[in-house]
Amino acid sequence: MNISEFAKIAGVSKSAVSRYFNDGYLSDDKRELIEKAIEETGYSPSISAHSIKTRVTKLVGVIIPKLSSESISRVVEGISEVLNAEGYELLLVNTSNDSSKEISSLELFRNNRVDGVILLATMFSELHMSVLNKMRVPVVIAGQRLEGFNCVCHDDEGAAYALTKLMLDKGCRRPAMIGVTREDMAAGKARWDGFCKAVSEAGLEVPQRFAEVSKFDMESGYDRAKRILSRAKRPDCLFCATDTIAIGAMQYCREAGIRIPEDLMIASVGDTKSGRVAYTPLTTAHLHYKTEGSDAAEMLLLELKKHEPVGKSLRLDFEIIERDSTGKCETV
Amino acid sequence: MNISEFAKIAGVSKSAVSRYFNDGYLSDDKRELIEKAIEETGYSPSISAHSIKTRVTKLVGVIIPKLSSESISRVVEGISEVLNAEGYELLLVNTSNDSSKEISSLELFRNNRVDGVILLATMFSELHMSVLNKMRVPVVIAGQRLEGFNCVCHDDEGAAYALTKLMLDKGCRRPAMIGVTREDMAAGKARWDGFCKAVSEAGLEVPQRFAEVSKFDMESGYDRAKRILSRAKRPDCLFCATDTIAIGAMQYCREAGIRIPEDLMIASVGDTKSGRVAYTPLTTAHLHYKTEGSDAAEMLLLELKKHEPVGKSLRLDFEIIERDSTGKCETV
DNA sequence: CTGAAAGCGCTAACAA
DNA sequence: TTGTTAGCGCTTTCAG
Repeated sequence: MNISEFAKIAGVSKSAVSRYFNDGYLSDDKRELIEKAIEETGYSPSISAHSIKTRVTKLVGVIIPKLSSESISRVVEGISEVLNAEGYELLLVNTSNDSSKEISSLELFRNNRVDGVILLATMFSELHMSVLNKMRVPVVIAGQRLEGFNCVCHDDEGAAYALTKLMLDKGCRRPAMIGVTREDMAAGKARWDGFCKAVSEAGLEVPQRFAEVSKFDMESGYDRAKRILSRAKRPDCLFCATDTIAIGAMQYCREAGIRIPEDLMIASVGDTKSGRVAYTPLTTAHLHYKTEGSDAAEMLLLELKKHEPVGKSLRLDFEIIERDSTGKCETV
Repeated sequence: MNISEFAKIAGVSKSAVSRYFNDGYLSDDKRELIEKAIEETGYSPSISAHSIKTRVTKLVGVIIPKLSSESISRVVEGISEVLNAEGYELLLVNTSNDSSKEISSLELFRNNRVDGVILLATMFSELHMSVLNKMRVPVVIAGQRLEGFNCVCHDDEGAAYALTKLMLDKGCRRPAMIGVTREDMAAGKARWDGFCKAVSEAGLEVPQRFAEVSKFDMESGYDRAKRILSRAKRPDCLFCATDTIAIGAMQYCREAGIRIPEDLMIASVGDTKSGRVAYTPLTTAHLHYKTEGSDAAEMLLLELKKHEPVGKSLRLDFEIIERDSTGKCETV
């Protein structure tokens, strides 16, 4: 059923119907007539036809690297809550960590598919920059900082610093770290930087073999922990870039008979459910993922409404949560 | 830029451009001309305008009860993989367990917003049925069985039965269960049924106080476990409807000094990450969530292509995974 | 194989 | 306030 047909049924003109669904420049009688006809027919206007005229789709593209991640789910949850409240729907693209799909989605979104984009990126290449600069719809970047773009991110360096310092303050003297690739500026570089800062402030150094680069999964965490911990001279504390990596490392420790926190303290960033219920509950930095999502959405909304670039960068706080993996009381 | 403008730049007619992006009834020279012009201008046709004529949106609505759930993420991942490969995008709606939002999303999708819908439902009301019957686009229901609709679900009863039987076969004689509301036919009713079947086959009975209904979160699992376990006469095994509930229950046991599996065996359904790395690794039934998603997507694709209702119901298998929470060897 | 022209369902001047 | 009308960007006959 289209608007003409429906207008006929309702006994009003097309324009009246259009006005009913839009500005509402309408007398009460017509309004009633239309409402009654909607009840009967279940008519609802075609969004495509609407978009073609008004150029708004009421769709926001959300690009994520993967779905089955506690943190990412929370971010999307935050986005969805804010955007839905304003009548926007989410066009969700899961790139499965495939950078080229990230690019192609951005290109797809560039023109007319969506009103705006929220990009949960991991790494930025030249290509990213070039595509991002060509976008004709507003974009907000979440989880990473990128000069010149709207973004909301976490204090990754601060969290890593605080966690490392916490262990050093408890008397640890042989710190080790399992991080992720520095190409990821947030979970990678910033967390390495925070760790290094705490270590050098304590007047310590980290031997090459105490610094491993891992992937984002448990298995990789297990493997890197094995490399670091199976040698003669072991570290006395281990900072991991993510909870998942730390859980993998703890699995190794359990098998190898390394006691946590007695033989080795462990801390990491993320505050995931697994970390809370793990064999040894994990000391971690809680990042406000849901807030990341809702803030990003609000930023986008601002651009969408005011039509003036916001161009600001938001940095979210973190909270250190001490659990058994770093010892409950001051040791040594 | 629109098609006319672009056609002029390319030096061909509108129709040629249209054909290029569609059937491709086109000579090679024109094709080349158009390709070159695309390179230069980055032109891509408006999807809205396309939809208005062809009535296809290349969008599939995916309705989920919540996002931050390991199982649901995996389902959506499966959906996304299959659908993206066929050029469809996901319009994701998170209802936050709000049944009315489920209904309103279905209504939104009913007419023209999407080409098809995948519904990850939890409970079905009269209203659901009425809206579902009015849908004009194909619908697939995932995770639940609903007579007369395409669905793909799990063998919830079988999994619950197998898990319970496993514990009883190991000598347990006082079984207890923490389930969820029976209004949820899959995670609720079916799992209760499976549990009861195993229990009665063993010639046992379950006292009222050994059967608790919980919500879907850890806290609730903790609380229900406390109710069951803090009395004098305790059960010797506990079946939980979900891993999350079981984890909550294990937390209580840990605090209360109840040893698992020595004092109490625990098993549950889901095979989540937390269960694998928990204080006591959890015996569980692995459900093929990702397959659920991809199968649902393939079912939808079939309807979308053939335009003939599939109307079948798929039931997925499960796998029992024995871990420490039920003892590694045969006890008693 | 090609282009002109008539719509798809809707919105927004415009004149009433 | 209202209805008429000319498009929005695209597809798809139809006649060449």
